[in-house]
Amino acid sequence: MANSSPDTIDNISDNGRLTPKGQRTRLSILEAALTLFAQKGYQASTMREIAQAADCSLGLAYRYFPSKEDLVVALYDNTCSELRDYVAALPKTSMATRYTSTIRNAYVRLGPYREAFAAISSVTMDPSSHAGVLSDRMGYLRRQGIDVIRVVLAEAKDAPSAKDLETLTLLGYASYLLLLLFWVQDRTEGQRATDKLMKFVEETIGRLRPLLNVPMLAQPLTQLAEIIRPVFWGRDEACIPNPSV
Amino acid sequence: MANSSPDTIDNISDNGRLTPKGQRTRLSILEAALTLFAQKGYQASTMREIAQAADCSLGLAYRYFPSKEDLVVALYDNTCSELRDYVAALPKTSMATRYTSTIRNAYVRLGPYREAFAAISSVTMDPSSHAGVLSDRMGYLRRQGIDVIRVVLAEAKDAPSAKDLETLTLLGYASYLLLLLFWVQDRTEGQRATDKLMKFVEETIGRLRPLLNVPMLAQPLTQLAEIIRPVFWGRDEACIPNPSV
DNA sequence: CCAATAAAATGAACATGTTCATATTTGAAT
DNA sequence: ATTCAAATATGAACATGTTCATTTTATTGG
Repeated sequence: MANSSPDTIDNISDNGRLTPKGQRTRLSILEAALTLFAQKGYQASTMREIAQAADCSLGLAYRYFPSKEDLVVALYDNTCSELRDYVAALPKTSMATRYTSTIRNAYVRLGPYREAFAAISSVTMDPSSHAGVLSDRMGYLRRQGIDVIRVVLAEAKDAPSAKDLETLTLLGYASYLLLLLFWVQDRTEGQRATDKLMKFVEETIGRLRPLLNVPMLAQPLTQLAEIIRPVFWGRDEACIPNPSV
Repeated sequence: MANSSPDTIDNISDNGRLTPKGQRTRLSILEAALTLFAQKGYQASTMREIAQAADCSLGLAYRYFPSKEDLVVALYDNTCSELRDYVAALPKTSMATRYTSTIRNAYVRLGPYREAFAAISSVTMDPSSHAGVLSDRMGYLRRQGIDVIRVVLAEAKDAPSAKDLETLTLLGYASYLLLLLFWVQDRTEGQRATDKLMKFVEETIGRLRPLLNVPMLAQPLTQLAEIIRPVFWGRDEACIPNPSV
């Protein structure tokens, strides 16, 4: 009874106390789930099917993924990590180009799971779900995503001042979420509307960049960022990871 | 067995073949549900509880509301109708004031059911769900919402030209959805962030309105509207109710 | 090698959204 | 009033996410 180790696995930190065998099993369940999600959508895929496809029992699936939603969280998590690597190798061109390239890359990676992702974008948008993008539990994912955007902007050849950087990073992250939402909703052939939108965004950022020095434009941006910031960060979390900047 | 009438009620059109008694029952179920949602949230309220509170059987609840989600769709529907009335009586002030007043009014109406609304905002964002805002089945709700926004803008004392009106209507409706999304996600005390955002929006619209005549601002807006329009309308639906324009 | 302890794995049981065959009530026509 | 069809109402049964007591397998200390 007196057990020092938890009886449920915290899937947030994969590193945890997972035997190699355990990790293998966990992965096979995740892969089975993503395949099924891509094939028949999130709702239509039952946990029993997933377990069967992963060749394990129903209960075991729940050992590694405390809920169905957590499978989605894992997909999110993977994509985030991959994006970080992509961004690290990104040429130091303009903010506009770096930003849109990064998002386009996310589209490509998530492409095969677009339908699955669409099916779960619902979960992602549910604030009462512990898997919602803005939920406390997903703080680490937000932080990761925001960090990616910050690097995208900070390493550009036309990077803004340190002060503007934090403003643009938050707005850039919010826009990133919205662009994902748009992509998911875009039922035009080959998501052509999203393509056009990305071109528009790239052009617009390029045009607006020089105007950042005009206070009449820069100030409202800062203001907007400060308004939406508390919604992205719980009150206990630091707004800026590096207070030194 | 050979039954010419459908065996499920299309809750979309309340008017339908519903006896006065049926309408009363439907209403009592809806009221019980909304009360429970407001009291203990959407998830925590079971259909059995709702039926019990409405003093009817479980099966009957499903006769009038094919799914739990449809209870919230009904809430959304009601709010839309009420908004239309509200807008009809709105003083002919500026676009900025009329627009933000309308949305603030929606917040007030939905306030008691914020959590319930949050719980289905997910569904609302799910393109694979037949209850998604952008799904074909909800076309009538989109049209209704867009019509409301059009009236808000068209009846303002600083109403734009007919051509700009369609652009601004679509952008205004899209923004309306986003502002609802923000409100739902806003966990600050009393949704203070949303309050601030609305002030910001009102001010910004007011500032930008005179610049509508500057092509360099107006043209990108039109461009943006045309990019997102196909995502809001299925290919079979008319983009503009009045093709004469 | 053997116990003992922890990890991995199982499947039955439960809660709740949903469906359906059936029963009851209502209303109108004869 | 009787009858019949349609509307209204019922609750048992089903599907699926989730939990849990239990069993099996792996690992470690002696």
